[in-house]
Amino acid sequence: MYRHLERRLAQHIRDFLRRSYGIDIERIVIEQPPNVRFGEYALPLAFELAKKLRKAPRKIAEEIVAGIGPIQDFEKFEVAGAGYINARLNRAALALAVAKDEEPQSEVPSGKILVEHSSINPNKAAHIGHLRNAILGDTFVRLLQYAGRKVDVQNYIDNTGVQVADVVVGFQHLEKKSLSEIEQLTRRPRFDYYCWDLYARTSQWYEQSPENKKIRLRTLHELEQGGNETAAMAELISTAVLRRHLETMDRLDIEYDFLPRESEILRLRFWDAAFEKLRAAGVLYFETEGKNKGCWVMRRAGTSKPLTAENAEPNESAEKIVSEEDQKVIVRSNGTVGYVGKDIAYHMWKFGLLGKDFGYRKFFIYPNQHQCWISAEQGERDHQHFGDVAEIYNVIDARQSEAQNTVIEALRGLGYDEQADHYTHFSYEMVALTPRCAAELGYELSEDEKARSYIEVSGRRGFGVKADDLIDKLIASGQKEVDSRHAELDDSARQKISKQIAIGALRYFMLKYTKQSVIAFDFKDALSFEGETGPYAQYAVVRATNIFRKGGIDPDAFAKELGRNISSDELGKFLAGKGDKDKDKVSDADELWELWLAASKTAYLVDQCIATTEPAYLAKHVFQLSQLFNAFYHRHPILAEADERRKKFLLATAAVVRRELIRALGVMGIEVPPVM
RNA sequence: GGGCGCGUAGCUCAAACGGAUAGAGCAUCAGAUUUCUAAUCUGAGGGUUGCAGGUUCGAUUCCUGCCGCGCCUACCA
Repeated sequence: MYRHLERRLAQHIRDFLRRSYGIDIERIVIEQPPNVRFGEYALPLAFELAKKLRKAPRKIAEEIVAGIGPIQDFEKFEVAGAGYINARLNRAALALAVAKDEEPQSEVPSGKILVEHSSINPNKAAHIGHLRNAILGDTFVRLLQYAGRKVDVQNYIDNTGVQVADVVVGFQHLEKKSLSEIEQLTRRPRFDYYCWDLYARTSQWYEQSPENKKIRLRTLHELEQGGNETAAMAELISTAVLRRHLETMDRLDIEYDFLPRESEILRLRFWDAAFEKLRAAGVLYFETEGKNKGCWVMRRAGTSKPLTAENAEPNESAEKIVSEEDQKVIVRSNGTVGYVGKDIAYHMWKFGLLGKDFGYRKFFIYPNQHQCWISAEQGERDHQHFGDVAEIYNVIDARQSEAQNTVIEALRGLGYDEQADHYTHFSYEMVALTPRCAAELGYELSEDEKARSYIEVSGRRGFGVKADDLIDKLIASGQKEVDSRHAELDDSARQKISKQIAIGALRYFMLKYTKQSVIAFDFKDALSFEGETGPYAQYAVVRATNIFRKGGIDPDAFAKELGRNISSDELGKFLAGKGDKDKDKVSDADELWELWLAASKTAYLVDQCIATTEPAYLAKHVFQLSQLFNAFYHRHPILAEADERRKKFLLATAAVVRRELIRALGVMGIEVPPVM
């Protein structure tokens, strides 16, 4: 509702300005006052107009307030400070709409969105960095779906790179395993853990002698060639590890629709199709001199444009102007294509611009019967089709932003500006370990590393916290709490609750930091169930649920019927501020109003998260709402309330907050246990 | 060297578009429960927002310079 009223206000102001001043302002800035005493919306409009109209801001604000006229569901407008215009809502009207759960639909663009996230190399266990990626990505998918968008979820699998070759080398040369022995090992419960250690050991082994490094190169060639035992091993290992990753993510309720693999991008020759177009468009050109001699190169993204309509010298060509270090090699002098090239082709496919498609094969069925597909050279006849989308979001950490920008530049170079504009690199910072955490895990640190505030994880060193280990720890620690509080419940019920709490804690933890902040991981913070955590919010809901359970009332139905139980006038009285006296003090009614107002903001927050690709706003909102509720809960013993009318009002307050908390937590992928 | 980002309380982080008194959690200290279970609540202390300028009615936010830190900058993927 809050969002809807804000739009109504903006539209009205726009019309008013045009009518009264002949001024057109496309974007009316509307802020939220720091305190409900100032009203629900604040407009710094007069400051902006002061220059144009050559009048004092305060004077303009007074004029606007005097002339603006009534707006439905708004009570009044006031001038505050040096020229703010504060808008006050009709509290009862908003409360009634919130209680009835009326949220006017906004227009939803019809195009399909592709969100790609996770993309874990299938050569070792997933770690906490991958958890951040998957949780951000999955939450963003839920945000889009909540807003009514159609979304395909993809997880890109790089199954042909050196990392996979490294594990194959480990099995062949360090472990001396045969194909069938490896096949046995893949059936073990945590095969990805086995690979984690082996990958780290193999990386060390390379350092021991140049001979070993030669083996690595030879293996990589065999892998690229295909049709041999090495390639078969790689296929076996990467597929087994991939299955493990899907299981790990499924523990967090994260699912995928399609798994495109690099092996198919290679074998179906996506690059060949892309190459022709890139060359024809002049995006790609052949370098004949210098260190990149013999390569097909592109101008590096972010470097100043050498040739544009304005500055182009007619007789000069692009390659003369781009300096060596501004070149990005796309095709090596030996004719093989690098990773960025494959990515360009892949993204042309995403937008339906390549003229080629994957084969599709069924791969994994989730316990809820959701089908996950995988790419194949020769797919099944009946299959779902992916790609051809209107917008894409790639959840990839900030370290890859240059590569991402290069892909976008390539699309622009091909003339696909529309698509380039709808290509979003959903960039986030990495998860690193605090030195204390690294020491706890038994890693040897240099003096240099000990002094830092965080240390980057490294799969190559086997340095990091594995995703499943963290989830296990969280569940165990949740279980301890649940066992001590709910001895009356049976084992399976307690286990289920422990799991919900663990996932709530983990997902909230990964979402509460803003994207650009490096998470310095520490078990103490991650395992906390108190303060600004997921369980704190879950607990607020459980408390609300308990009230209704004890009272024998269905909370959602109760909220919807509020209008029949309490008149609008009465509701207004319960929510009315004290007016002019006690201006400095927040009244009891104001505090209740704050709760209702916060509860009305779910759709508003979802929009904001999508527009800024920042799920942390929703996490903050959930925490704030929980905090307000817990204070409310403590202050008002609802079931003991003697005044029947007031009791109904307080019950409705709890019901509405509970409903919105469950909703917002759901968007974050967090379930709420029945008891805690 | 170049590109991107960061620097806010003891620690970990907030502060959308420049706005009203820079806020939370943790930790520390002091309190609260015969009640809808305290995974909770109330309160206290803790800040020259890295430094110096500039733009503005107004700067944690924008611009410039400096200091410190991280990431990227491969014919690896």
